[in-house]
Amino acid sequence: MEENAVDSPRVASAVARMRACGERVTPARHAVLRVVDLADRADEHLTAEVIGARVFELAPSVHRATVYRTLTSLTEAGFLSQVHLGGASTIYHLDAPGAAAETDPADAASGPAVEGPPAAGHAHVRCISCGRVLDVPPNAFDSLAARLADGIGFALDPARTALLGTCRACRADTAD
Amino acid sequence: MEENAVDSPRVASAVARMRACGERVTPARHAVLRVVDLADRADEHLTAEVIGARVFELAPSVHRATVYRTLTSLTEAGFLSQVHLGGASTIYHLDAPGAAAETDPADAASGPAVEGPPAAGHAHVRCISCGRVLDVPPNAFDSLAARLADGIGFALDPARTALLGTCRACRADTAD
DNA sequence: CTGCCTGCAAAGGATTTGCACTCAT
DNA sequence: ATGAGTGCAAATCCTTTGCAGGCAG
Repeated sequence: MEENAVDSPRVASAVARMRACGERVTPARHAVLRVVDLADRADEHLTAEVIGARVFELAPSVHRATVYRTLTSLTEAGFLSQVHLGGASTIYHLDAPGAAAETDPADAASGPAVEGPPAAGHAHVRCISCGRVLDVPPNAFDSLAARLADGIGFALDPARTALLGTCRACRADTAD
Repeated sequence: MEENAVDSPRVASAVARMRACGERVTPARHAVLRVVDLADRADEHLTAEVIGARVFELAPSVHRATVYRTLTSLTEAGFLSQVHLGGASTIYHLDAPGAAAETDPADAASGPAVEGPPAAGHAHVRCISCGRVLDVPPNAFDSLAARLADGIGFALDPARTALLGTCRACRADTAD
């Protein structure tokens, strides 16, 4: 009864890892994974609310509340990651294998958590004007991260929050 | 009837500028300015909600709704600036003279709105672990800003949003 | 005096939660 | 079988808004 047939490799991988972790793979969770994966592929950045709406389209039997709970638990379990957009919204990404739980500092004993490269996950900036979210290669933050680490011992996590600014198009508009 | 006696220079300056702009200086607005200024001086970073609470302590006759409205209007008028913390909260700072309205692009006909230097306002980072908000000199973002401007034509505004990460103390804890 | 700002209270919308039930394992 | 995950609906949170009155200018 698994309609995995249409799953992208990413979703399939996430499902497999979930099972391996003892996380249950339910229709609701599956639907959430698919919606988020689809958005990722389309370079869309979806909020919990929108994910809820799409999941509802895809599987009307899945309740909104469940979507919220799923987003929370899958994020905590390391299968999704959330990015805070300046303002109020939070968007979700499907996490690639390899970089899992940073959420649970307790079991971090294997890898370089701070000095090492940010591994997976790109950063984002959002245009104040048009609201569009743009992807930024993580290494763009390297010098800033280094500076913060050096200066105040702060380990920056660039992938977690989007900075604000004005995109090229809107800049042209405003400049007039 | 002005109890300005205890006003810090910053508050006094803001009040003066407000009057000069034709903005009314009411007890409510005055209280908000004082609360925010006090927090600034104490390196505290207050959300609208907390500001509301403090204003209420200071002047119980001022209604919460008024605080929200005041924060909004004074921000738009350029006397306060808001910084989005990753998550959901927004904190407020008392703006120094010199840098005003970027919020209303419509009537921007007098000053350089986009190309100009970010002027006042430092940036922030917030610790995921302890929630503390740390100040960061704006120039720390310079190379990132340059990179974004150069690469995708994006005009970064580092002062508007706080990035997340882990502070030195919490890093020590986690590292164990 | 005029109109901006305020107080009040009620609306608003997104997210969360208690509970009993269902289904994945 | 067993409990994690779910559906439902109500509660909750912060914030916003309509309106009439008050005060700053």
